[in-house]
Amino acid sequence: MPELPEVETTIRGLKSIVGSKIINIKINTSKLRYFIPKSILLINNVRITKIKRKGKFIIFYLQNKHSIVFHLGMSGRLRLYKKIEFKHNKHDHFLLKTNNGKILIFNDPRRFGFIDYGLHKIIDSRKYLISLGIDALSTTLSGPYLFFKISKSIVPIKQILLNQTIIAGIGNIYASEILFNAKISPLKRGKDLKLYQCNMICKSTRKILKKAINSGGSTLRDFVATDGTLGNFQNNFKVYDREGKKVSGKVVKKIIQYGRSTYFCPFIQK
DNA sequence: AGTGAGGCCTGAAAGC
DNA sequence: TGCTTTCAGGCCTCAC
Repeated sequence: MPELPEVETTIRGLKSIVGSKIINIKINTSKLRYFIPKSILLINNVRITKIKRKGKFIIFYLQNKHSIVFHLGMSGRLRLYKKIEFKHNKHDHFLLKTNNGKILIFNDPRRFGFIDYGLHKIIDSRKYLISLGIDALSTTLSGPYLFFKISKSIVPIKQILLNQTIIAGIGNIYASEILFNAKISPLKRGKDLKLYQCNMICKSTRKILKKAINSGGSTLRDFVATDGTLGNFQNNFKVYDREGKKVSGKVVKKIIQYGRSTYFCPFIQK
């Protein structure tokens, strides 16, 4: 589910707890993708100073010099309830109460997501964060950067876009949509791309992701914002999940690359 | 070092 | 209808 636009939508929905204090934490399932550090239960009356996104990671910065990290995996979501409206659901693995009457829930049926906790400097040095490439929405993402990074790679560009150590935030859906927008074949190897094509990819990345954020993300199976509202961007997909349908009068094709589905239009994308 | 397959999980949808 | 199979938006580990 959650790629950059869905994570960004989630973050924006968490504004109301920035500045509030965490007064209680409960773990229902300690083993997600990894075990949740037990020390997180020691948090008591600690203020959340800011909430940020890095690639697909959500980071809570706390006043006690610690951070909480959420990764939503494939099926994870963060929901924010008013205390009086909260009722427990299946797969609610983690619960966080704030002093302004909110309850934050981490719900994840497949448990591919994870939650981490530790001192800022420990978290900042986690491999999953330090290995991240330039954020897909960063103004420093540029054609020359991408060109330099992939100029020797035999990996097809679709797979390169999924590599979080090169560009952080793109997932399987938006990779297809971005390449369609850039009119570049997902099969094209990194080393065969010209600089101008890398420029196009970066431009399309910004365009598609921003548009998706403005639509509240995409809801395929189960993405919802923190307040439960659905995303809309799936209605704007040009190729994703549209095998056999037409885009600009040409048929969309589905192929499997590295075990993941890729959608594209061979007539438009070269 | 770079590449590509396999595996972690559950649930919805498709197939029989 | 109900059981079985397939597939899913992520990413790490391991063999080559």
